[in-house]
Amino acid sequence: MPSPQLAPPPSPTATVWPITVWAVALPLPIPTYDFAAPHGYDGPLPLGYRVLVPWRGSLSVGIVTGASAGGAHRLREVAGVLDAGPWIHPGFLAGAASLSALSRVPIGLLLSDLTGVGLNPRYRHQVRAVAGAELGMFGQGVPTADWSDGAAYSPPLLDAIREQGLLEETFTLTPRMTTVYRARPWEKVPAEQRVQAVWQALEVGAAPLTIRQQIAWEWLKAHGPVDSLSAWARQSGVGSTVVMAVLQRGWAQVQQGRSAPPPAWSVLRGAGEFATQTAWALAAGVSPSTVAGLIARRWADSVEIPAPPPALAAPSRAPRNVADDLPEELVWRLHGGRDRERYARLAARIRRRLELGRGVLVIAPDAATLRRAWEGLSGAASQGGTEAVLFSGQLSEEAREHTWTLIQSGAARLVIGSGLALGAPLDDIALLVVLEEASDGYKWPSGSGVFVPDLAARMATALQTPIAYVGAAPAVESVPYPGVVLAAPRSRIHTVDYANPPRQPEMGPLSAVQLRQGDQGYPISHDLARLLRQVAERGRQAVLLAPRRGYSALIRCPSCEHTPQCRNCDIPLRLHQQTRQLMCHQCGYAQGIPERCDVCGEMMWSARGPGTEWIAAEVRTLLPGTPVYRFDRDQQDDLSPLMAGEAGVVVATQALLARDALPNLALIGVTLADTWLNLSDFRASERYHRLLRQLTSWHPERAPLLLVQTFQAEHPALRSVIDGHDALAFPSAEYELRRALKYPPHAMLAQVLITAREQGRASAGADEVAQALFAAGATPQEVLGPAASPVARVKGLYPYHLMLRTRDEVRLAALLNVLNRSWKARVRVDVTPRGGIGV
DNA sequence: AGCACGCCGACT
DNA sequence: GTCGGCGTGCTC
Repeated sequence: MPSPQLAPPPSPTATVWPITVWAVALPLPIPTYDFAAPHGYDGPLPLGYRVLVPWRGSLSVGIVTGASAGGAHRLREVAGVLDAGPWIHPGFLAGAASLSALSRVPIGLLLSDLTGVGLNPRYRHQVRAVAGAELGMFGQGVPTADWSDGAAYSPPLLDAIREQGLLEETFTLTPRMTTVYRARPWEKVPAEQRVQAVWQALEVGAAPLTIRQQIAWEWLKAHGPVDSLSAWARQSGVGSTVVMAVLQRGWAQVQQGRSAPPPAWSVLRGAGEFATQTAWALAAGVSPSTVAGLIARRWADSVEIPAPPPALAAPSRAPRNVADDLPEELVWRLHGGRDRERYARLAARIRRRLELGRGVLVIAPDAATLRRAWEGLSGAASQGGTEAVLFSGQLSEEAREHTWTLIQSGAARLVIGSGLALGAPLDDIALLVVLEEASDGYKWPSGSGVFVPDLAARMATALQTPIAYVGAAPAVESVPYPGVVLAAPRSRIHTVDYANPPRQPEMGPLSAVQLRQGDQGYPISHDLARLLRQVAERGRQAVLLAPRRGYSALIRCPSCEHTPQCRNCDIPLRLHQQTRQLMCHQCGYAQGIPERCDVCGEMMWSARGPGTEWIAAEVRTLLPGTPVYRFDRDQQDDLSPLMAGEAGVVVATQALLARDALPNLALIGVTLADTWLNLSDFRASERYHRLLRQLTSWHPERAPLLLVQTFQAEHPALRSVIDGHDALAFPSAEYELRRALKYPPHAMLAQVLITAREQGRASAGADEVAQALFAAGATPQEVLGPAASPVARVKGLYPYHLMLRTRDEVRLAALLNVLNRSWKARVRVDVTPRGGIGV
C-alpha cells in the first residue's frame, strides 16, 4: 500500500531515471496513488498543491500529499499543476496522514470530508501535439501542433495521446464567472425584431373616397402613421371596413417602420444589467416568461463576467486592551467564565501572535459558537495588522473560494471557522485554537468519522505549533494541560428531585392541569408550572429542553404489546403526531399509522412518551394564550418574534443551544435531565456537566433561572454547578475516576465496526476479527466484545462491534495493523468513538 | 466513491 | 431468451 510521506525517503533501490514520484490524494475513499512529476518539472515538491492527474480515462483533481518511494505497478505523469502555492496546508496533510495511518481511514476520505473548497476548480485547458509528433494514428480530429481548447476533444482520446507522451497541455485557473443580463443595443437587435408594418396616408389615391373614408384618411394624414389597422380605425372613429377601403383605393400604404421597443427592454437598458432573469422581470413588472422570450428573440444578452468578490463578514470592534497572561506551552487551555471574558483573554494572545506577522487559526464546532467567536475575536486582526476571515460550509461556494484566496495570498492571517477551515493555507501558523473541544459537533457524522480536535492535535504536533483548547468547560482529556480557569458566572439553579417527591404536593391553582407520573408531575412539575405561569404573566421568555424530538412515543398494541418496527433497522418506529406518521429515528423511514396490529389484529393503539411535541401540547394547556414554539430537527418554528423580544415558550431539543439565546430569557427548564445520563457512554456525565455549564452561560448577559428536573438531584456534575465550583472541578474529578476505570485519556479506545448484509456473515466476521486480534497477542482486557449492536440492523446492514482498549497509541496502532487484510464482512475502525462503549 | 465485470433469479 | 439485482475488484 502506498503511504504518504512528508520527506522523500532514502531510496533503497536506485532508480535508473531520476523520476520524482508524488503521492497524490484524490477526494475519494482510497489511499494516495503515485504519479510521476510532469515532464520537465524541476521545482520543489508541491506539497498541498492541487494537481490534475489521469484518472479512469479522464482528469481528476488531487492534492499532493508527499513524495513517494515509487513502487506503483503503473506510473502515469501528473497532467498539470494548478496552483502556485499550497491550496491545503501541509501541516493539515501531515495530521491527516498520521490519523489515516492509525485509523485506516483512507486519506482521500478525510480530504473529501474536510476540504471545503476548490476540489472542482474551473480552468482553461489548452492542448497541442508535441513537436514533430504525428497523431494521425489516433484518428480524425486530433490536436495539431497549434494550441487548441482541450474541451474540444473527448477525454479518452486525449488520455490515449497523453499516455503515449505525445500531448503537451497547459492548465490555467479561470476566475469564477457569473451570468448577468444586459440589453442589446438597438442596432444589434435582429433586424426583423426592429421593424414592423406601419400605415401612412398618401396625398393622392386611385379612386374617390366616401365621407367616412375621407374622415379616416384625414385622421391618418394628421396623426399617422399607425402601426395597426384596428388602431387607425378605433382612433379615427370609423369601422374596420372603412380603413380597409381607404387602403384599397390607394389613399394609404403599408411600409416597414421602426417598431416600438418592448417596455421590458427599455427597463433593462435603463438599469444597465440584472443578475437574474427574475430580478429583471420584477423590475419591469412582467412575467419571467416575457423576459425569457425577449432573450430568445435577442433583445437581451446573457453575459459571463468575473464574479464580483462576495461580501465578507464585518469584523467586530477591537476588544479592550487586555494583558496576555495565557500559558506559553505547546498545549494549553482556557475555560470557564462567560464567553465575553474568555474571548477577551484569548484575543489578547491572538493579537500578540498576529503582530509578529504570523497566522492564527480558530476552529468552532457549530454555527452559534462560530458566530460568537467571530464577535469576540475578529477585532484582534486589525490590531495585529491584518484581516480576519470567517470560513465555514455555510458560506456560498464563491465566498469560500474568495476567502481561501485571501488566506493563501497572506492578506488574511486570522482564520475563524468550522472544521473545514483546518486545511486553510495560512503561511505561518503561530497558534491553533480549538473551541469547545469536547463538543460532539466535531464528530463527522458520516464518511471518515473524524473527530476534528483529534486531527487538529495531530496537525499541531506535526507542525510543532502551540494548540489551545478554549471553552465553557474543558474536556476531561484537557485537564492535565496547563491553563487558566475563569470563575463560574453566578447562576440560579433549582432542582426538582423526582426521586424524593415532597409528601404533601401543593395543588392549588394547578389542580386543573392533569399531571402524570405521581405527585411531582411529569413532564411539568409543580415548580416548573408555577415558574412558567410567572414567565407568562410577566411577558418574559422560557425554554424547555425536551429529551427527544417529535412526539417520540412508541405505539403499542394494548392487547398483545406489539410495537411496529422499522423495516430496515429493527428498532421501534416513533410516533409523530402532527404528520400522523411513524418514523424511524435511525434511518428516516416513515409510514402511516397502521389501522390494526399486524400481529393480533387489534384496532387500538396506545401511545406515550416524552418529546417536544407532547411537552409543547402540555405547555399550551397550561398557558392558554401564550405562544408556544417548537425547535428540533423535525420542526423548527420561526423564532423571530422571540428574538424581537416577544413573550413565549420554546420547547426544544439540545439543537436550540446552537442558536443565539432568546433576548428576554427568564427560565430554562430541563424536563428530564437523566436523559443525558442514561446513555451507556463513559462520557455521559462529562457531557451533562458541559450542558449545564452551557445553559448557565448561554445568555451573554443575563442569568436566567435554571430548573433541572431529575431523578438524580445529587449527581456530582449537577452539584458541581449548583455549588459554584469552577469549570475545571468536575472534569478533574472525572479525570481521576477514569484513571481508576482505565478510560481515555488514560487509555486509547478504538471501535471496530463489522457489517454485512446477512447476520451470519456479520457475526462470523466479528469473531474472525476478534480471533485475529487474539492471535496477534491482544489480551482479553484489550478486546471488549465482539457484540451485536444494540440496534440489530441499521439501513439493512447487520452491525457488530468490538472495542479495543489499549494503554497507548503505539499499542493501538500495533493491534489495528492486524486489520490490514481483507475480510468476509466490511470492517471499519473509529479511533475516536463517541457513541458509547456499549459492550 | 464510481464503475465494470460476473453471477444468479424473474419476467418482457 | 434478456433484464437487473448486488458482490467483488480496481482505479496510479
